[in-house]
Amino acid sequence: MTDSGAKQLHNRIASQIVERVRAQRLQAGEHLGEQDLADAFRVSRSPVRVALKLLEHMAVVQRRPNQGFFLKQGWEQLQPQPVTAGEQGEDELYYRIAEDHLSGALGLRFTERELIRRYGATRVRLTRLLTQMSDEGWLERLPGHGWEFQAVLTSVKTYEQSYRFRQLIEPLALEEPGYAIDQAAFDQVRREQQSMLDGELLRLSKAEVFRRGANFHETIVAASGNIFLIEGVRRVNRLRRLLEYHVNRDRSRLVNECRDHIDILDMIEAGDMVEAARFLRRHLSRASEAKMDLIAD
Amino acid sequence: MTDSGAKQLHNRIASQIVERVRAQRLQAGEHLGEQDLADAFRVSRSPVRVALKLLEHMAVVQRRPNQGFFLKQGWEQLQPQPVTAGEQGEDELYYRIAEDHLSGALGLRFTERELIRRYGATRVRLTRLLTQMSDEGWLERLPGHGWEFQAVLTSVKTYEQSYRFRQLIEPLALEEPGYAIDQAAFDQVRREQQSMLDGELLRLSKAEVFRRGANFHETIVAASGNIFLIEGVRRVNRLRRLLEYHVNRDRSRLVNECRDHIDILDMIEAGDMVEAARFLRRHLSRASEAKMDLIAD
DNA sequence: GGTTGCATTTTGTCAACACAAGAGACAGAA
DNA sequence: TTCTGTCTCTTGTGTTGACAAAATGCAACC
Repeated sequence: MTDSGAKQLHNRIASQIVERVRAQRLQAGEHLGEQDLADAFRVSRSPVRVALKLLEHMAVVQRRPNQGFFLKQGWEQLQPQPVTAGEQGEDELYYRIAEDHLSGALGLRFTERELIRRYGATRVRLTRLLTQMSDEGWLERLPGHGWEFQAVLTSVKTYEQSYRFRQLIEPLALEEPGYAIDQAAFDQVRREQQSMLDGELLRLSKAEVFRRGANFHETIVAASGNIFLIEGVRRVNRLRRLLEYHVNRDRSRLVNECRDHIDILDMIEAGDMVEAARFLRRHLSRASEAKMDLIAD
Repeated sequence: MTDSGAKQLHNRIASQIVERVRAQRLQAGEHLGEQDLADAFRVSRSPVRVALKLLEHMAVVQRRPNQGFFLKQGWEQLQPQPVTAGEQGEDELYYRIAEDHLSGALGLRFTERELIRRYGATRVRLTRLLTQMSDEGWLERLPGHGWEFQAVLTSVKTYEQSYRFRQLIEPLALEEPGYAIDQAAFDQVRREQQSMLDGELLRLSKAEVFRRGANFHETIVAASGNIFLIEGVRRVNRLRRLLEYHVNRDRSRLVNECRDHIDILDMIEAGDMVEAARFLRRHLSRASEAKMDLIAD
């Protein structure tokens, strides 16, 4: 199965090159060294070379014989690239399987063969996905043949617990000694939240709204520097994304959440961690109650 | 590659049958229904049947034509089975790879092919292991070919963070509302710890000592009922097992740890959760300091 | 009716091969 | 030198067929 594009390595690299040019604010005419790029993206020169040829075709770079590629357009003329980089490693099929389980289309037990037939996926890809899912705890390999969904995804209890967990963990992260802000990341998060307040909220897809919310929480926890705290929050969010996929949230409530988020950013950047932690606790508990109402329907 | 035994499904089932007979205290002469067992172990009748034939060979059960298998020995005459059940799903190769990385035998970057050649492992098995490892965060798939170890396993920082994480999480778990003891599990843990105090400590393998320690912590957290807390602790312990594999601990210190553990069990069972949480914090902080000294060498 | 005994179907793993594509080596131009 | 251009070697994935073993269906028996 030849993938449409996003999954081809050189396509991803091409996007990354553009992104890099923008990040480094490179002017038209500057030289793009193959080995430089290869090192930056941790690949060999081969895929970089293909990517550059691609960009030449798009008139972004120009080739000079025996001198390599040079920027034809300055960084300001380049389109920001869609977030393929963040999406990287996430498989669409992952969500499709979860979806089909939640909607009842996929029974409690199933065999790999069944999935291969149903989704037309290949064995290796499935093996990877399934082990990942079982590692995340919502799928289990049976001793003999087949797999079985755990009750995790469907039970309200899990949902409550996920909020409880965040309520315990996240404020603690804020109060960790050595808490150090990554200003660039914080600025990015602030922009994302503010733009939603400014009306973009209604235009964005459910998935994007969720991503931004999760990103906020992951970023403020990440500043604690403790990899286990970060991983814990990430893990919960991945599961939460599946759980909330079917819940249609009241968008006006979301406005309040965004305000909370920005307030919390303010407190953290002002260095008032105790207050930020307290506020975060309240924020999470309010959010939790709101969601429980929705699920109770 | 025909495995020696532990990995064959029917062998595992045979062990599980014995375990079940002991757990249910079945007398000699009792009937063992195939479907019953199959349901209990979530497999079909086929492997159960093979397992029973195996047990017949070992004179544990007796077959009566057209009536199935009957216990020949009462539960008290049966040997407790080695913990193949707990070991289930863990791959020896997993630890071997970690070991080889820590000892420097395996470079920072490597290809799957390299591992196949080096360990004589099969592709599927490796794929599963590698995705698991990358899920656990200490290995990363490169965009092109190959894999790369993260700095997680080697850095002292990770080690500190793992203790910090436990110090935050575990006491909180004890104070969760709805904390409910699984008495059987607690009794088991208590036996494990007490027997080490009674001198068994010197005879046990490093791996078993670690397992018991980890089991203690996971069990008391498990009683909180929150799956995210439990998973968090489990995850840290898996990593910690790798990190501590190379540290030779002072066994006399371990005696103190065992005493602490038993004290904590006492407090919890007495319902004094606040005191238990406080003591647990101190316990973890002491243990952390002790280990840091060792690593500093 | 429910269970065993047996036969049949299905599944998952492994080995082998083909192929696209990434990694690495080397000569030659700047 | 240092980097490009080109070439070869290696890697990873997809596919197929074989085989052991797990799942399943059915007749026979208690």
